[in-house]
Amino acid sequence: MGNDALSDEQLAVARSLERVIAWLRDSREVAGLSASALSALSRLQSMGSLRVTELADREGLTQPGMTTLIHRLEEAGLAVREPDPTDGRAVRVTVTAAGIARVTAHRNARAQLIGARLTELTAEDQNALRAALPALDHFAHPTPSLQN
Amino acid sequence: MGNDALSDEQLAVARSLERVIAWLRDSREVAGLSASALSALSRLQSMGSLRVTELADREGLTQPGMTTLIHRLEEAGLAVREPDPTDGRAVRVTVTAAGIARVTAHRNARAQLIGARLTELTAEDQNALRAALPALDHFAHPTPSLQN
DNA sequence: TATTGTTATACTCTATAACTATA
DNA sequence: TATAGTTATAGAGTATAACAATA
Repeated sequence: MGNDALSDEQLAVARSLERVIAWLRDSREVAGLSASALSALSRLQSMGSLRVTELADREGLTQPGMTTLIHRLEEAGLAVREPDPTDGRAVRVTVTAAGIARVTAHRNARAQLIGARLTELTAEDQNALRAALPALDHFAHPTPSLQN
Repeated sequence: MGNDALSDEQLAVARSLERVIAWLRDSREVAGLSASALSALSRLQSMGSLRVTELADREGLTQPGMTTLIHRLEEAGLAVREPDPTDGRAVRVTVTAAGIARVTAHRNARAQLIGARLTELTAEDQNALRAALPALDHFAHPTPSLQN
């Protein structure tokens, strides 16, 4: 609780990350996928089919919110809903081939954007960035034990 | 154009940044400021008062979109509108003391969040991250010549 | 009765189109 | 007529509350 003092380093890292985010925000719609659609499709791709509630929990959406998102994905042909054979109440959601293609396109578009910037960096800065990737990854994976 | 091949490094950097963004997204509402409100207020703070169109252009919003955003900021007491003395059609927007305080609170809240993660890093990773800040900053400032 | 999912409804954010007032 | 800004309206995205179907 009482940890109020902020070091210059903390502020510098915070500012840097904020700026990078603001920049990447402009490339959000590169492949016509909203942030939540991209995230949900990516998860379905890596984890296979999931039930609506499972997906909602992992994506940090409510059940109705996820129902709506899935509806949009279905309309766009990026995901499909199927009844769960083991539980008459449940619905399993699966990403389609078109969905996988879209996610891949989006990732590549962003990587292109980032790649273009990378080539502008000095070799020294490129090395520094590479060396910092584990540190950056730590921000996304709070505690090194739990993942999903 | 033909630059289609993506190196492993580009993909790794892209993935890392995506993950950090997803993580920071959860801290968006820390001080009750939307991303665009935070951005607009920050700009007003650093550049002084601006006209609606200037602010809209710089923030990448349409004029009506900016009018609406300013209206919300005004209702919250974070910004004020005043007629431009030199042009009867124009309106100048200025951030209030409360607005500056809110932006500061938001920044500090995020820095706290980031600071907490920083303390979990090894000294080695902390050094690596510090060394990579110039490289990260480059992503936000495309060409080292133009800024705003 | 508890769980799974949907529908109904509302709120935030932002866009396009149409309008008003000043230059 | 051109420019600055607003109002009117619509759509995306997501929430809470109320409901239906199955366990």
